[in-house]
Amino acid sequence: MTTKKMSAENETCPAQALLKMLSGKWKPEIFRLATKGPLRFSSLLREIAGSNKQSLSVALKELEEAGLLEKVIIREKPLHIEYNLTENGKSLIPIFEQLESLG
Amino acid sequence: MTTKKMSAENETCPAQALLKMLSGKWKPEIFRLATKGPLRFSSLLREIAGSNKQSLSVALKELEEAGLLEKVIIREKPLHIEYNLTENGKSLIPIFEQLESLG
DNA sequence: GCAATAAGTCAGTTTTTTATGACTACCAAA
DNA sequence: TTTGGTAGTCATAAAAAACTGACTTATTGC
Repeated sequence: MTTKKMSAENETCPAQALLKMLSGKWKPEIFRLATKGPLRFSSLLREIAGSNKQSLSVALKELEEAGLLEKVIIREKPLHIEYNLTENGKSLIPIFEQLESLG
Repeated sequence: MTTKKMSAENETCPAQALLKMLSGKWKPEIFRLATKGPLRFSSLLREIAGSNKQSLSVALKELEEAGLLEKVIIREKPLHIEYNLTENGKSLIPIFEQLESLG
């Protein structure tokens, strides 16, 4: 295979990283719901119309890797997992709300 | 062809439209430069490292269709075209700067 | 052990976005 | 009328993002 270079992440624009964290087909809606309270996978799947397991899984992972969400195992009645906003995630709420009000 | 439905634009999240307007590989950088002054196609191509005609063309068209940029024909020495921020575009500068400062 | 609930993963496919290189259209100057 | 600058388009290809349906893993209740 020819050694072709991959997307060299041209981060010349400071806003780009943040925009990338929140953009995509499902991440804005997931983030918005996360600001309301803890998220569960199965609930998201039910509540977000038109979504699907794979895409939500990928989106949640990206939000987690971006440091906006964290996974918590809840050892209760039916053992399950919660996704919560991290401190970093919470710090984005004000600007996210502005985006909402302008959109 | 089977009548398969296309992306039904699930705009349940108010921030989504705005995020989409500004996201992508080149749009953030183009918008940032536009806040500094009028843009010319050939200059963008030179100044944005790693870019290419087709992608810039698509990005400019999307920014234009989103109502953030407008095309102006300049009848001068070498006749050319300028892209300027619209009033709508200018109204996004504050939030864009916040995105930059947080990124 | 067997079924149910929760939270996914995996392989394969389709759709969207981005990239490449050749080509076009307009105007102006020589 | 040929050349040069500016601003693209077009067909095509490659890469990334999103979708589908089958399958997996872990725990609990019977």
